Amino acid sequence: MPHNHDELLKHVSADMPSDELLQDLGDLFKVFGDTTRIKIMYALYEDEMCVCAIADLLKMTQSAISHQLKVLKAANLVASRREGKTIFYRLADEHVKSIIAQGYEHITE
Amino acid sequence: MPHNHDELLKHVSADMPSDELLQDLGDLFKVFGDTTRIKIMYALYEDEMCVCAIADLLKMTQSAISHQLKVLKAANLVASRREGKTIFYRLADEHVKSIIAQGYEHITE
DNA sequence: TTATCATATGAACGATTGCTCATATGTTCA
DNA sequence: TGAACATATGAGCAATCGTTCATATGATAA
Repeated sequence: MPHNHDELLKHVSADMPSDELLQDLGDLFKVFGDTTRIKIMYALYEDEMCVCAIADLLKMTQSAISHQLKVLKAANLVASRREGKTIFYRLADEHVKSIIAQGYEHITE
Repeated sequence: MPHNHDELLKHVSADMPSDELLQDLGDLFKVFGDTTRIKIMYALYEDEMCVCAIADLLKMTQSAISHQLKVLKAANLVASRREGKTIFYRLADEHVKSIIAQGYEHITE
């Protein structure tokens, strides 16, 4: 017969966050899980930038950048302000930097 | 004529990590970007567990869990040890906890 | 050895993702 | 108002991803 771990499961599942929260957590990290978006966040590390500057920097189309900025904004990772025709994006949150920093540490060890 | 941001780009690109590192960083977060894998890592938060216990806990097939553990192991996020027929997995690294904790903070604010 | 348990793995399939292309929206200036 | 610039968006497509199913590997005990 297969081995039993009811005791363990009872204990572990008590400490497990709700499915909804775990889903949100996965969705958040999914946003970090793309090189283009990582690059955008790094570009905004020090200062705000407009969309076309980011596109120039990453040598990608304005459309591609704009789509990704929308994803980042929906996850509350970037915020924006308008100045005339131009829209400037910036990091929304100190968490962005600390999440990236933790990931950086993990891979550079 | 389109506006110019050569100065900014020169400055920002100097501070940008290499493409290879940014790729690795994206790949790492991609691993965190799935609910099943997040659940597995949470399950291992306090103690090691065998594959079938994780499958029981998440009400998923042994195969699905095994595939995901392979992904986690390839990213050096979990480690394993064998004890007879059973293989126990554990978190490989304190970074796992801190990355998840940062993400948790971001969404619960 | 043979039977059983525990885990791993390869192929296949549906779902999701990121880009491109064309076009729309919004702002400024002449 | 019309032209040019800056950005946003919807549809479509190729590529990637996570699961299932069938089966393989590995370990233990009779």
